[in-house]
Amino acid sequence: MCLTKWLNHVTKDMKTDISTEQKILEAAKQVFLEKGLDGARMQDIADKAGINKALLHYYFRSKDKLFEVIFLEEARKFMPRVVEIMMSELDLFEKIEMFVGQYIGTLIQNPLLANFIVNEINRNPNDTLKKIFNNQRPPIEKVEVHVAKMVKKGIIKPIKAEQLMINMVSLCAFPFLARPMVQWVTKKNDKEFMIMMEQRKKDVVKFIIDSIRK
Amino acid sequence: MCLTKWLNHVTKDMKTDISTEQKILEAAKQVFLEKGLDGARMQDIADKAGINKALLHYYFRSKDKLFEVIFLEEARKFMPRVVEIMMSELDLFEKIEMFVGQYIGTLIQNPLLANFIVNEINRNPNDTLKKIFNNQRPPIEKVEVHVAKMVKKGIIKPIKAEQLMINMVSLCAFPFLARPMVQWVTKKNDKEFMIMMEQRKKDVVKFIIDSIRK
DNA sequence: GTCTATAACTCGATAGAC
DNA sequence: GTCTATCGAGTTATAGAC
Repeated sequence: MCLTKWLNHVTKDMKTDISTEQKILEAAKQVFLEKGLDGARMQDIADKAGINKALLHYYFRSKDKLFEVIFLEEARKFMPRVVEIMMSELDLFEKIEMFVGQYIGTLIQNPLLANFIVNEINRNPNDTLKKIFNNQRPPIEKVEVHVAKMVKKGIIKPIKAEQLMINMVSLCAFPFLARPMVQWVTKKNDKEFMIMMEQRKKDVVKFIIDSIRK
Repeated sequence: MCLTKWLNHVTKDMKTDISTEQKILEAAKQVFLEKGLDGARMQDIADKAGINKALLHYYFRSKDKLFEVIFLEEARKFMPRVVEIMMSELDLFEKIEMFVGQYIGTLIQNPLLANFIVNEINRNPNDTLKKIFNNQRPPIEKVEVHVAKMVKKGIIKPIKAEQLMINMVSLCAFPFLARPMVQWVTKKNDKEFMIMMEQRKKDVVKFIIDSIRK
């Protein structure tokens, strides 16, 4: 086989390969995010990717394996990023603003992500948490020290760092976790909900800082 | 059949009947709360109740029907109760305290309840919400008026009622929804987590009131 | 790599004896 | 009412042709 042909061959194979694998990953992401591991059907994923079930197994061996690939991809481009902000050396109020903005912003882009992650963590807590964070528990002691300093300086009221962190995450994540209920009670359609969430970035920051500032 | 025999017959039947039905309901509640509708197996429920699968169908016809009985029972003894507090005529700060206490208190008694309800609402939003609230949307206008008055009187800072309500529910529910993650990050075992939640009743009330009070 | 066909299995549901 | 046995639908996974 001459060089040109060989190059063509490789290029074509790589192209097809990547393309099919990407199609599967994209389809699987959608289906798993919407239905969860139990609710998802390999047939649905195959249909959405425009291929047949057998190919799914050719590329990813089993449903569980495919799920794990999708899950870790999604969880790791979300959780570690916001944790990093929390552990950063920013000024506390700036930190809160960045954290909330990043957290809610990501969920506006991908509203099903919160449920996806929470459900998998509940289904299989230890393995999942270790895998997401590469077996390294976030060092919340850093935040504790940071908050304690601010308390001592008299800038904020006494509060436990762990409590502050739980409150921050709660205020960001919950509206998406319980989105249908929130929309039903507030009579908001999808578009109105997203506008409210966009506004909520500022509202939550203000709510938190109003609460802790002296 | 003489009267005595008939009475014995009825009594015995009713006793057995109630007992078995109760055993099924109790077992189903545990399994559904832990695994959800998709994850639960009729076999698991039968085993836990100490009977066989066929009897489950004899009493409740189908898995879906059994699930609906359990779900509505659990959801209705939780959601309408806390909504009622929210809509009551109490003083705003008292209302917040009662709401948070009741909400977190219930979840301490039944930590899986929040996930159970949220998952079912996400699986089938409209039907579920209508059934839980008997087709009557909670009249949040009452809270809006109430909050607006307090703002006008200068007792609290300007805030939208819908925002305040979302924040209240978020702060109460989220730690239970994401319980394994909260425990992992804070290094708390089950007992310590519950103690933190008990303490949290007061912490959340303070956090909210500190934020909105002028 | 991709397909069709089908094996292997899980699980909800039913039939029928007692 | 309760049981054993089994059916039948639906799903994951594999075999084998192209």
